[in-house]
Amino acid sequence: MRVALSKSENELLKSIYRQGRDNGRVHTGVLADLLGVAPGTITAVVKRLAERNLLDHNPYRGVELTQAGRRAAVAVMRRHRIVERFLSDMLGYAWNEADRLAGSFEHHLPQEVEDRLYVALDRPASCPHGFPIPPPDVAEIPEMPPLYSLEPGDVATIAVPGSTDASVVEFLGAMGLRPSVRVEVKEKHPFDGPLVLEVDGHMRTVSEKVARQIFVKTEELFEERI
Amino acid sequence: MRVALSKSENELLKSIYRQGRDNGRVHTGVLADLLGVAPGTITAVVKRLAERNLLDHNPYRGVELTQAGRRAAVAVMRRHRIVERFLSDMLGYAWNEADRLAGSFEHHLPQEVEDRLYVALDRPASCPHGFPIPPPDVAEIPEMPPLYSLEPGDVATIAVPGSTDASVVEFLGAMGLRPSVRVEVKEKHPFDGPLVLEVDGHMRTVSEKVARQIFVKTEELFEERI
DNA sequence: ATCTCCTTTTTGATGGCTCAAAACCAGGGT
DNA sequence: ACCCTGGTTTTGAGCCATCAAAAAGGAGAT
Ligand SMILES: [Mn+2]
Ligand SMILES: [Mn+2]
Ligand SMILES: [Mn+2]
Ligand SMILES: [Mn+2]
Repeated sequence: MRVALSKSENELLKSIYRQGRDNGRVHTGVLADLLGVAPGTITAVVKRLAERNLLDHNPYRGVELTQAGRRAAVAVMRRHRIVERFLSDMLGYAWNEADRLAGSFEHHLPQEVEDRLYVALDRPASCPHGFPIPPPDVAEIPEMPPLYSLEPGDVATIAVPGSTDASVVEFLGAMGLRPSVRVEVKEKHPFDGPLVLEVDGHMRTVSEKVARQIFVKTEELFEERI
Repeated sequence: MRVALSKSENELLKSIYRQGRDNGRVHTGVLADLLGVAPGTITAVVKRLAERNLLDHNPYRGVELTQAGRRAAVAVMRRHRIVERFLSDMLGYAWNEADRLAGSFEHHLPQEVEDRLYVALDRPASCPHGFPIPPPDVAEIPEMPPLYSLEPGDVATIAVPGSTDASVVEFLGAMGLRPSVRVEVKEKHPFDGPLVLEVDGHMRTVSEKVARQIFVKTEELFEERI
């Protein structure tokens, strides 16, 4: 990995990593949709990344990150989350704005500065959304299951989606579903019904749709990081 | 000025601004040397900037910034100095490292973040080197004469060069010539001889060569900013 | 008025980023 | 087995950044 990866290469790695966690193989089409660019653009970037052995490209049937590719992708996510933390902790941005603003300039931050920033921020364990900041040089980030996958009795810590519009933010705020908040599942209604949660001493009901877009750190995972 | 200027365009504007303060017209050759690129590269960038009416290009005889060009150049310098302040105040970098590290990622910082950073840094009046941070949208920065232009009896505030190697930093430190330090010129030896200064209660002698690379904010300029 | 030399611009390449449209192919349907 | 079709890759194009080398121009010297 001689010369630094470009912005598009970084963003593509990130998307493939996220998309490929369960699937394994990821199709270029979904990446084009995800990143909002033309299909041919993805193919071009994929070729460069394959050249660098960060992924395997099976023409017409998808791509898959190599070990080195996963490491690079996780490094991008780490950097993104550190920059978000900077934006929220030092500049006072709300968590829904941090993601948007980190987006572009994170890719031009020298590694050296990233490292100092991490220390200056007091080695934060998670980004403003509640997602973990991985250690440097690892190839995996612990899986965060959706809130909806929990069962009654389960206790977990909330992580909310990165870029969200104001109305969603307001709704989540009203429910007390802020990053890093502890929740306990009280009831789960059948047939994709809503979830009843205890949040901060209050009983809250959230639809299946919402509960699929919120992610959680379960007790076991929580213990692991102590 | 629809779309944002690129890194090379920004750096070129900055160089032309500095070079053209007295000269007026700046030759592409000196810009090529200054930025360490091939002459043809400058011509290419110059053409784009001329297209945007940020400068006038007189083929074969030089370029000159327009009013809009000077405003853009000063904006670049403002941003650079704010980022330097961030690196020194928030991340603890020494002033000779701040310039180097600001260099690349400053050009990708969203305006919005620059503004917040400025506020978070408590609206600093100068960069870590002692150069003033201009207000937004002005087309000029007050001229900082070299220390060597002062006469015995003059009092001024020091600004030190941005990127300097460790030995120079060490020497200046030993002389007490740190950014924002007050000095009084005691003697000026004839025939380009050295300068004798009072710095922090100590008498210091600096060569003409050094005194030409250090810049000062004189009393009048100092009063202006109060 | 010419010539010569040094500087500047132009040209031709390469590589990144991106798009629209054309060519291509894998897998499902017939 | 064959064909369709929709997704994928290629192609052709434009913009930015940059270089080396060729062409062009300015300005002083003859
Ligand atoms: Mn990004
Ligand atoms: Mn985040
Ligand atoms: Mn710069
Ligand atoms: Mn500075």
